[in-house]
Amino acid sequence: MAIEIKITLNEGLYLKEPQESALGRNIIRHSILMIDEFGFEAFTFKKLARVINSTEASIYRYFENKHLLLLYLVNWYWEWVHTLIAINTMNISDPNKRLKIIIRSLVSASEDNPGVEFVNESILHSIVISEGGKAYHTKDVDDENSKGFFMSYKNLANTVSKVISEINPKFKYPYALATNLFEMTNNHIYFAKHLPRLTDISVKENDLNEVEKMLNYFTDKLLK
Amino acid sequence: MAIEIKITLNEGLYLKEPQESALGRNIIRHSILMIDEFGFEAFTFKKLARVINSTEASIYRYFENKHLLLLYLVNWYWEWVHTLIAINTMNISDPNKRLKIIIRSLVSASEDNPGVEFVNESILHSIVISEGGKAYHTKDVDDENSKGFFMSYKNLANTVSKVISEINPKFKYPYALATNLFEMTNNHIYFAKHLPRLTDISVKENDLNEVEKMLNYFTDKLLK
DNA sequence: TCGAAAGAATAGTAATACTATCGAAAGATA
DNA sequence: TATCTTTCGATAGTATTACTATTCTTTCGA
Repeated sequence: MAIEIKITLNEGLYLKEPQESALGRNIIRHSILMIDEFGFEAFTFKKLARVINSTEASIYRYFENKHLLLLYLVNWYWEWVHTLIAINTMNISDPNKRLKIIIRSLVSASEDNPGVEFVNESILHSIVISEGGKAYHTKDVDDENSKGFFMSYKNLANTVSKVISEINPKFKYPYALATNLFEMTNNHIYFAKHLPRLTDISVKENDLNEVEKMLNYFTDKLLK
Repeated sequence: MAIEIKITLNEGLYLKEPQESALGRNIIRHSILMIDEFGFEAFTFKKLARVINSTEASIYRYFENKHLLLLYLVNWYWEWVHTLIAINTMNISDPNKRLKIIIRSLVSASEDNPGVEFVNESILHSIVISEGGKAYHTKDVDDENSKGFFMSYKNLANTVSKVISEINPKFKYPYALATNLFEMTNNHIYFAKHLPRLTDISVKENDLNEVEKMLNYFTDKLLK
């Protein structure tokens, strides 16, 4: 039984649905690879066009600018994690177990999970770790927020906060704990790799076990 | 008794010490105001030059590029917070009390505290909240880290982690908790303002009391 | 087979992120 | 007082970025 994943994103993020054409899928596939390789600031539509044997103008038919493309990718990521969490917690009634599965999904969603052919989820996670914050740290946050460009992230926060409240209905900060789990996951993977003195954990050869343990330790203590 | 604060920063961050000339201080003063007003991406040396009645080339004599200027400002901020914490916890032996003072300093360092004439610490905090992450989310992290460009932040993390370990020597994640306090502070101030569904607290008229309460609640639970 | 849409090719523009050179002025030194 | 040096303003120039616009060919669906 193969599970088909179809990701649906806010229509304002793109000018033309990239999933529905070979060029569009190529834009997604290679923008992920290139942003990961060169970083978001060095990434340009012109360079991407060269790599996929197309033109700058053609890419502009799909995305208004590179910021919206990043937003598209980041939303994709959170939407995908949300879908996986939904699948993996489907038949589990114990909220404690569900939160553990959520944490595992946040840390290593890309391992052994069904994905989409033209998206390398593991590299996409790298991008979200390194560049994700730039998606919402912009002068246009309020405007973009009103258009629903952060919905995927907010929906996931909502889902996770409900599980938290189920575990401990008296806990006063379910949303803060949820978003903190997201931010902490990605921050500490980044710290372990680049700024190890900012964390206590280490990540050897992409073994994210220590991150997962730390997040479980934090939530257990907080929700007791 | 007036307290004189002198901030010393890594020399690699600038080409010429900006604190020592009127032009240099003008660059600092107005870059803070302009980055806050227009955001980091829209901020350019050309625009800054126009505002301070100088030239692009003159600004380039002080800073290699705008990224290093941001790094300078962010380091300044953490160095300044560190100094305040050192002053305010000086005669306090109880580590629990010291951590509370640290949290208060993180949340509202700029209130009622001595500062530097040409730096608006409150606006500088705004910049660190909105743009701070961009300082270390760059393709050159490793290189910049090796030059000590993140020292101010790491030193503060070190100081705070020691207080945490003093409170509970068995707590396994003192560094992670320290950095988490920093990140959480700034994230949730930002969320409350721009993405309220990502947090449980609210910030009315710059009253950051709820942020402080939340951070105290989290640390208390974690260190018990 | 006709029409519409997709996209390749090309051109062009304003702004950005610099680099380089020159000369005036101001401050320190002898 | 002469001079030496550092500072900085003025000006110019370049490669790249972030777009926009137009035209022409191909393809695909009705």
